[in-house]
Amino acid sequence: MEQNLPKFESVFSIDCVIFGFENGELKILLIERNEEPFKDWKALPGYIVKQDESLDDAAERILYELTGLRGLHMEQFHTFGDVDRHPQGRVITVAYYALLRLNGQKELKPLSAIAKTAFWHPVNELPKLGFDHSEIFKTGFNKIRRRLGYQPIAFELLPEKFTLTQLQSLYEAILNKKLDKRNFRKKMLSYGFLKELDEKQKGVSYRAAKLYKFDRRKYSKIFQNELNLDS
Amino acid sequence: MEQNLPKFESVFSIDCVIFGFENGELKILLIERNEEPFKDWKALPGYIVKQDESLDDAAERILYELTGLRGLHMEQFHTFGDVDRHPQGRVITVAYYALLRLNGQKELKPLSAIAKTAFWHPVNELPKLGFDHSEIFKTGFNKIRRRLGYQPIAFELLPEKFTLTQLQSLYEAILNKKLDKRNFRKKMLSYGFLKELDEKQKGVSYRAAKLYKFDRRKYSKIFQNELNLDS
DNA sequence: ATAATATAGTGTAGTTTCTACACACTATAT
DNA sequence: ATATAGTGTGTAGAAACTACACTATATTAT
Repeated sequence: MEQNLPKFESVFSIDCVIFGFENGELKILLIERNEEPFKDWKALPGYIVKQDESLDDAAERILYELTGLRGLHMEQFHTFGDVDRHPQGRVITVAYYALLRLNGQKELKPLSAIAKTAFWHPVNELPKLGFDHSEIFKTGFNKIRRRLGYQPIAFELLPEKFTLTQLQSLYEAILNKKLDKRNFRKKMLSYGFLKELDEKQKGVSYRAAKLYKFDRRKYSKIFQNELNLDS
Repeated sequence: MEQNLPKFESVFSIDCVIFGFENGELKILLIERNEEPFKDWKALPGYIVKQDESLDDAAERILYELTGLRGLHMEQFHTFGDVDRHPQGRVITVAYYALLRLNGQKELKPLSAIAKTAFWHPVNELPKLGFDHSEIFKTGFNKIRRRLGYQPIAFELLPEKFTLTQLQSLYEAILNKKLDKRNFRKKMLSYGFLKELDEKQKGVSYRAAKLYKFDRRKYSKIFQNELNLDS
C-alpha cells in the first residue's frame, strides 16, 4: 500500500450461497465451523480474501478450500458491511451465489481446518447460522428467484439431460409454488431453446419421459437483444 | 481489530452513481478531482469508508462531502474488487446508486478539497472517467434499467407533481427508446397507483396537461404480494 | 397374459394483455 | 382569427395467459 491512502484496519471476506437440486429438493451448501467465532455452528462457506487476489478468484478459492468444490460459475449478489456484523472486528463480506448440478457424485471434503464438514441442507427448515449468514442466505435466495424469470439459471442446477417434469419441479422448488403442467410445458417449449433428444429416461418403474437438453447457443441468439442493454 | 483475524492492508471505498432528470434529459452527477491519482479528471463522487461507519452511512457522508447533496435514498448495486483497479493499492469499492429530482434549486458545492467541482452531466456522451468509473457507471445504468421494470424508481426522479408526458419521457430516457403515447398512458393508469390531481401544468404556451402524483401507499398495497418473496 | 400403478403427454376456450395506429381538443401567442 | 404546439382519447387484431381432465405407456405384481 502506498503513501497516499489512509490506513484502514479491515478484513474482507467472501461468503458463498451455493444451491443444488436433488430428488426434487432444493438444497444449500453449509459447513460446520471448526474455529471461533461460532465454532461448531453451521454457516455458509466463507473466509477471508487475500491481499493480491480479486474477489472472483477469492470466491473460487475459498469455496474450494472449505468444501472441495471448484469450477463453479459464481456471481456476487450483495455486500454486507455493517460495523458489528463480525464479533472480532470490521469484516466486510461480499456474498456470492452459484448453482450446481448435484448428482450424488461430487464429494464434499474440506481441505482447510476451518470447516469440520461440508454438507447439503434443504433450503426449507434451515438451522440457525453463524454471523449474519441467515440474512445473507435470504437475500441470495430472493435474488435467485428474481433471476429465474429472466436468466437461464435453472439449467445450471439440472443434469445435462433432463425431463420437463424435472425442470418444472425445480421451478416449483425455487418459486415455492405449484405450476400447471400443461402451461409450463407449452411455455418452455415455445421459447425454442430446449432441444428434444432421441432418448428417454431410464430406470423408472413407469412410462419413461423424453429427455431434453438446454441449447445455450439458441438461447443467446433468441435473447441477445433483451440482454444487450448496453447502449 | 482483534487478534484472530489476519492483517489485510486494504482500503474500502464507496462510489456513487447518482441520476437526475431535467428538461427531458437524464443526467449523472460527476466531480472534477482535485487530488492524485486522476487529478483534474472527471470521476464519480467516491471516497474512502471510515473504520467505524457502515457502508450505507459512508455512502451518504461521502456523497455529501463531495457534492453537498444529502438525504438521498441510496442502494448498493455492485462491488468492484479487481486487484489493480486503483493505482495506489488495493482498493475495493462498493458502488451505490440513487435517483434524484432535479429542480435547478439544489446547489452542488463540494465541502471537501478532493473535488474541485460537482456538476450534472447528460448520460449520453459521457467523458472518460478516472479509475474504472466508466465501467461502474455502465453497470449501474443497466441495473437501473432492469429495476425500472419492477420497481417504482421513476417517481424518485420526477417532481412530486408531474404530467404523464414527463413520466413517459423519463422512461424513454432510461430505456433509450420511444414508447407509444396511448399505450403508455393506458398501462400506467391501469396500475392504479397514479393519483390524478385537480391541477394543471402552468407556464406553458400550449394546452396545459393534467398533473399526477405517485401514491406510494396504493403502490405497496397493490404490489405487496409480488415483492414479498421472503418465504 | 392380465391387471394395477405411476407418471408422461396432450388441446381448447375464455380472458387478459399487448400492439399499432390518427385525429380532435385546448391554451397561448401573434 | 388564426397558427402553433402539445394534450388526450378508442379500437381492432394478435399474442400470451389461465384453468382444466383424460388417454398413453412403461413397469411391476399376480
